[in-house]
Amino acid sequence: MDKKYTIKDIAKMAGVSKGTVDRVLHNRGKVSPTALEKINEVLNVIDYEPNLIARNLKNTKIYRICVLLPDPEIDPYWLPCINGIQEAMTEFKAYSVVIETHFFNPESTKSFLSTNNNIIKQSPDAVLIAPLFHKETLEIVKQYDELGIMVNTFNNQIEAESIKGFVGQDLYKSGRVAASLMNLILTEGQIAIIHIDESLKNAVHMQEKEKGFRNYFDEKKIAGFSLTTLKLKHPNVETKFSAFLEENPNLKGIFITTSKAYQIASILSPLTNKKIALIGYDLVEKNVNFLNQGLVHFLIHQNQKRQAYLGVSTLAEHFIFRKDIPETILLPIDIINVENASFYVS
Amino acid sequence: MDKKYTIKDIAKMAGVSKGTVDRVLHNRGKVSPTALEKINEVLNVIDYEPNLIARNLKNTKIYRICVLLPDPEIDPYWLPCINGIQEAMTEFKAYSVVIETHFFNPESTKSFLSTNNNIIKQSPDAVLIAPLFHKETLEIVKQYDELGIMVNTFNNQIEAESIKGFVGQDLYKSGRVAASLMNLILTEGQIAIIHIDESLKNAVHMQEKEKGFRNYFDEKKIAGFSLTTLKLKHPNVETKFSAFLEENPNLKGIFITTSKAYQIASILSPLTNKKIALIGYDLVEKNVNFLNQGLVHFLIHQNQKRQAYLGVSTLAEHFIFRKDIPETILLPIDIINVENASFYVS
DNA sequence: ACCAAAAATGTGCTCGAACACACTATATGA
DNA sequence: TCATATAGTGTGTTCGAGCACATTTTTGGT
Repeated sequence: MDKKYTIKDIAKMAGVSKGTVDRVLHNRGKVSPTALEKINEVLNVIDYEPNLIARNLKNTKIYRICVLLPDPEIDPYWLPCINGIQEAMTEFKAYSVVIETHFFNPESTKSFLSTNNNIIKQSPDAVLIAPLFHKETLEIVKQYDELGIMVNTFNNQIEAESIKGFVGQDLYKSGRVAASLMNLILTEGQIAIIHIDESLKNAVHMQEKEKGFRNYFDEKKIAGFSLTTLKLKHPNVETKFSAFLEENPNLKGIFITTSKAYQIASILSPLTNKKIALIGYDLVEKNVNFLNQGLVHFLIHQNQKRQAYLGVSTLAEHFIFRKDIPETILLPIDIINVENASFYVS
Repeated sequence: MDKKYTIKDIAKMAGVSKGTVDRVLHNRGKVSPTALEKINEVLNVIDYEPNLIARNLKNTKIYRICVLLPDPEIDPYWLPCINGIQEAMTEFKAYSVVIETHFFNPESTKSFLSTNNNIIKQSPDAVLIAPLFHKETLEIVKQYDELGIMVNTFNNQIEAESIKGFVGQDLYKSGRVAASLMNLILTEGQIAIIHIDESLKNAVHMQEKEKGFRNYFDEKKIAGFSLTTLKLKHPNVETKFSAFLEENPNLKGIFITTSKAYQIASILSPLTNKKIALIGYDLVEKNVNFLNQGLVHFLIHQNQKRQAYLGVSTLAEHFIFRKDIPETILLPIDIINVENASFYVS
């Protein structure tokens, strides 16, 4: 009995017109108690689900969703997001949803703010932002809120009242996953946690990963490990890291909290006498190359493509199908080694 | 310029009526060369995409998709499939697509065939089958072909002309993934490859995994490993495995090619003096329990939920949106340990 | 009891594709 | 030359929700 009931069916059953049924369904008022009761009686018996196709056919409003994304030309980490957004675009192009991507320079808060101003000029119905800069994000989120523009975030979690949803990963747990893998490769020795980031913009991001990583070893109470944290900034990565290597000749493992593992791997590459376990993040091309060469042992996949896809698709489905936007979507922490990498590169 | 053109727009531009445009778009004939040319001229200039919503609104045909699934009560391996199918059902209920699931006893070819007959009686437009039995599958696929019913498969790959699509995993590669993980836990020693399966129904399935597993060690040319294959059948699993353990006191690792790793784990559980690396398949509850206890080291996720979801959704989208059904969809081989398991259990 | 205002209800059109059907031209044969 | 095919066109209806607007009924005040 999964017959599809229409408003007309309900009207006939309740002995009223479809207009009245419509008013009841949408609480538009102007309905007598008698009619209300009759219609409710019918609604209680049958299981009415409005036909979403018909609803959207009439809808002439075009929903505009803007995505605020760091320029993938500057940081290729964001490249897969383009594919995810593209996928959402083709999926929703049948409906009246327009998705626009705006790039900003991930090293410049100014660029972040000015690109946001451009977006506001487009007066979108919703935005999906990669909130790299904490303070600035709070500012613009406030602005969007005042303009009644819905805000969804991904990649970074930022606490703000008016942010409707977040798509990302549990970074603390992903640090633990990295640690568990490291603990599998090594049974003891010195491990370095390296943060490589040109501008230290997403410091919280990396700290969460470090916390999780350290917590794993603390919890296990394994004696033989010692953990050291190292922060490297462009353009001193190579010199500082080489110095660190000399000072710590017994280094056994490295955990890189950003997608820049390839920078470390390329320095270690010529040092064939050293055997250092390397665990990093993200399937950017250079990382995968070193994974295939055996220099990088594991990569943790942050699934940016799907993050971006879900970020916009939840918004689109909110407008089209009136679905709720999930407050938090935590994607799985995919463990990648040389054997299964090919299935994840998009 | 992403203006949405309608048939009416085209008609106006070509100076004909929408009926004529419609005949051109659908090659229904009865169009003069003059009109054809005028319309084609317009079609070449603009980028017409029919509005899928409007198209589906009119479509009164109800598409029926039947899923042939092993009874999850008999083998809980299939339980997540129900969720995947459910997900597809809610996604497509707005459109006129009906999805029905039919269970068969995975230990009985008779049940497989008779359930198929029940499905044929429903005269569906397409079926998604888990083709556990090779010979029988070929038979019924032929039957479906003659009846013009589209066939999609998942879980097992079976070669047949008239099978439209397959969703699954590269089992050979998944064996390699398991081996790479085993090679990380162990540096040498004896490893057992165990096939546990009540009826040996999906022998090919397990052999592919074994091949990949062995190939990894062969390729690496690591001297210190010796691999043994063991086939266990209900109800002799415990006795035969215990005997095997006694005969092979130096066993260091076990790779279980089915979702029954928990059976081995529960036997090893009381033997606290033994330290054996365990790698198995699938996040069934009992496996995850042993993963959390530390007795199972890795599980490989076969993602049945998504397999089933994609199996039906590609069919549904074929009918609704006229999308092509991908010949093969290979899902990623997810590596699961105790740290990231919680993100995968559905 | 009557009228105006307000409340309640019903009707009809729209969205775009698809297709049935009605209609107009042109051609063919008697 | 007229009737009748037939090729070529255009018109109109349908799908279901949503909403504007027309219409009917009720209410309240004189």
